[in-house]
Parts: sequence; C-alpha cells; structure tokens
Amino acid sequence: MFKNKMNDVQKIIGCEMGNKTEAKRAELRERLIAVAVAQIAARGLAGLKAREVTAEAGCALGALYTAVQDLDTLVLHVNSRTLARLGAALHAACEGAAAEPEARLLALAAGYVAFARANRRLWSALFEHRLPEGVETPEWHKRDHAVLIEEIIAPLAQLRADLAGEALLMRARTTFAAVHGVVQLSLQGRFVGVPEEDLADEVAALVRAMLRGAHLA
Amino acid sequence: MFKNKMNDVQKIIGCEMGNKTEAKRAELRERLIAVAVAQIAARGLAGLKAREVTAEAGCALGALYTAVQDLDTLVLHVNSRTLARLGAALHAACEGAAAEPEARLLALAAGYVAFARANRRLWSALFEHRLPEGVETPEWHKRDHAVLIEEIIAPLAQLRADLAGEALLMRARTTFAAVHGVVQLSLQGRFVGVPEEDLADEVAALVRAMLRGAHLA
DNA sequence: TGTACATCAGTGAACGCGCGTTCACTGATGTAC
DNA sequence: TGTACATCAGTGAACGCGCGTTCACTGATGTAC
Repeated sequence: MFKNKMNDVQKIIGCEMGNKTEAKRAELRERLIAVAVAQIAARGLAGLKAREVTAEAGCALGALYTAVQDLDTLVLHVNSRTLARLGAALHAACEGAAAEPEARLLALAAGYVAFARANRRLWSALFEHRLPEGVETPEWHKRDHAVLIEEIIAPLAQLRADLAGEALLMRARTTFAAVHGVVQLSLQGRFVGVPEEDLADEVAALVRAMLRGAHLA
Repeated sequence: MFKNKMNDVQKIIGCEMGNKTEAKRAELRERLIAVAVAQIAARGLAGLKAREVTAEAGCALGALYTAVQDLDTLVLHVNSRTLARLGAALHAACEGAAAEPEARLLALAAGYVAFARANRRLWSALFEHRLPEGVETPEWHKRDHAVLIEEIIAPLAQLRADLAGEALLMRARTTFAAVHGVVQLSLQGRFVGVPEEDLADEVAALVRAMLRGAHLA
C-alpha cells in the first residue's frame, strides 16, 4: 500500500531523486542560460524567444518552465552573469591602474566604456529589462547590481575625505550615473549622444572635471 | 466622359477637396495626438494601443491609418510635442536665472529634473521609443531633439572660451548626457539610482563639479 | 539481485490573447456642366 | 440653381501573426521489499 511513498523529510527537502536527476537538471539550466546569453548578445533582449532558446538548448519548449520558471527569470540569470563579468572587468581595470584615486576612477570609467562597447546588447539588456507589474525583483538578483558601484567607493573616499557613509554612497551613485548616461546616449546612437569615436575621450574629460571640481566644492 | 476628373495640378498638390474636408482631417489628427499624449502620460508608452486611442478620440480604428499613417508615427508626434514643451521649460528656466553662466546651467539642470519628474512617462517615452528596424526617423522629428542641447551651448561657451564649434557642441552633449543619466537612473527607481528626494541636490552638485573642474583643465 | 510500483523531469501540441494593420464598403463632400 | 457623377475620409469586421504559458502524457530514474 504505502510501499513507494517517500518519507516526509524527503518530501520537504525535495531531493528524493538521486544525483543523476539533479545533475541533469542543473546541466539543462546551465545550457538554457548559456544559450540565452548568446541569443541576447546576437539579437538583443527583444530577440529572445522561448521557442528559440529551448530549440537551441536541445530541449522541449515546456522544459524551460520546469528548469527556470519563466522567460523573465531566465533574463535575470543572464543579467546576473553579465553583471558578474562587468564586475570582474571593472576590478581588473582598477587593479591595473596607478594607485592615485583619480587614475583609478579614470581606469574604471574607461573599463565601463570598453565593456559596454564590447557587450552592447548584453549591457543594454541590464537596463532595458523590466519585470511585469507587481512582480518584485528577487533578492539574489538585486545584490548583483552592487558591482556597478563597489569599485568606485574606495578611490572616491580618498578624494573626498569630507564624505562618508550615505553621502559618499550617494556621490558614488551620481558619479556612476553620469558616466553611464554619456555611454548610453552615445551607444544608443540617437538624439544628442556623443559620436562613438569620441566617447572614450569625452568620458575621461567628464570624470576629470567631476573630480577636480568636487575637490574645490 | 471626363466630367469629374480633376486636373493634374490638383492631383499633384492633393488639395482637390475643399476646406471643410481638410479642416476635419486636421482636427481628427489633432484629437488623436492629444489623446495619445494623455494615454502615454497615464499608462506609459507600452500602454498606448491603437484601439484605445481611436475609441477615446471618437473615430474608427481604421481612421488612425488615414489620419496619421502609423502608431509609430503617432508616437513621434507625441514626442515632438513633449520636446517642444521641454524646450519651452528649459528656455524659461534659463531666462529666469541670473546672467552668470554657471547660474544658467544650474537652472537648466534643475529645469530638466523638474520637467522629468512632472512628466515622467512622456519624458521616458522620448528615450524608450524605437522605430522598427530599417525605418529611418523622419527629418521633421529629428530636428526637434535640438532643444535638449540648444540652451546649454551659450552659457557653456562663456565658461569655456577655449572651446568652439564641434568641440563645444561635443561638450554640451556630454554635459547633457551626464545630467540625463543621473535623472534617468533615479526616476527609473532601480539599481544604483539616487533616491528621488536627493536627485535635485545631486544633480546640482554634479553640474557645479563638472563646471569648476572643467575650468581648471 | 529482481520485481513492482511511484515519481517527476521532460515533451510538444494546443491554448489564448493581444494587437497592429488591412480592406471592401458607405456616405459626406466636392466638381462639371 | 439643380442634377449626375466622382472622390476619398472614415468605418469596423476580419486577418494574421507572434508568442508566452499550460497540460495531459511518457519514460527514465529511483524506492521498497
């Protein structure tokens, strides 16, 4: 009668199936994310389709919804990966620069420009994607945005000994947002953006001006 | 036989129908644009639907396609109006400020922040909207973007006597884009944006820093 | 080890909906004489 | 001024398509004894 019932503990933990099942599941998830990365890189966020990801990942359409819940959730995973790579790129840029805070901040800005240019569509997806109304961004993904600010804080603190805590954080965000705005309007290629070939120079000039001016204030 | 044929001139000019027809046509167009403005303001660009605009404008669905060609074209008209209003707001802000170039640029930035906050969705639509691939933005609309930069140039030129022509234009664009970036990330309310209540102060600090620092460079 | 049975990841056809655009038709507006 | 006819703005039902998500089913994986 109750032969094949699992016990309650197994049910709650939800790992009654052995490693083989779990490994396959993780592998499929991984493949889906990798394919989604490739497709967003190739066709942009709007070009990501459930049918195409699953086809290229070699599974059925429905599998997406057991492996990853949602197309939106899949995008969040892609964005988390992009943020991780961006974080690494910024860290490397910072490490590679001279010790002076101004040099570090210039290197960070240049690194941001380079990353955005080299990963246009994935980088755009970071800012284009919006969850449907009423759906909250999950915590695990929220945390990943910190990389955009993290590296800025230390060198900025050195330049602005008068700032700390909230005020410093605020200034770091503003600094990032200013650079980001110039990059975004330029790479978008519409309106009043700076031509892409001038982008690096203009961003460098902006950062220098911001820092020196702030110094005086 | 040829009784009711219009002559070639009429055909070419395309105004064979009298004023009554033309007036109605213009009025419908006007109504459609006005309704579209209201609906984007209320529900955002993505919330603009052909059926809803025409229903509220009191015409049939198909009328949209004789009056205005396209939903996309309708959005361009809405954006042109928003840009005109923004231009007026920036001009007023500049006029109202002291004569010193720094004061003018601070007033412009504050005006931009105020306009964006007061017209969030219409302002967002300016940057969200994208024509389908392969479709060029019509000239009449392209020109309207100039307002974003125009007012910046004169005061910036006063502060930076060393710059002129292309270089000055470039710096004006960068200045705009930096401010825009801070406003956009803040009002978007995600990621690393500055909280909205700090926005005005942060933008002012940014502008001051940019100008003073540039001064030195 | 072998047999009987349970589970659930994975399948893919079908659902369902939203929505921009078209098109055969009509009626008001205009022209010719 | 009146009559016959042409035009084209405006109508709204129908088209067509894209696409995310569901769901009854199956088969591989695992458990009990």
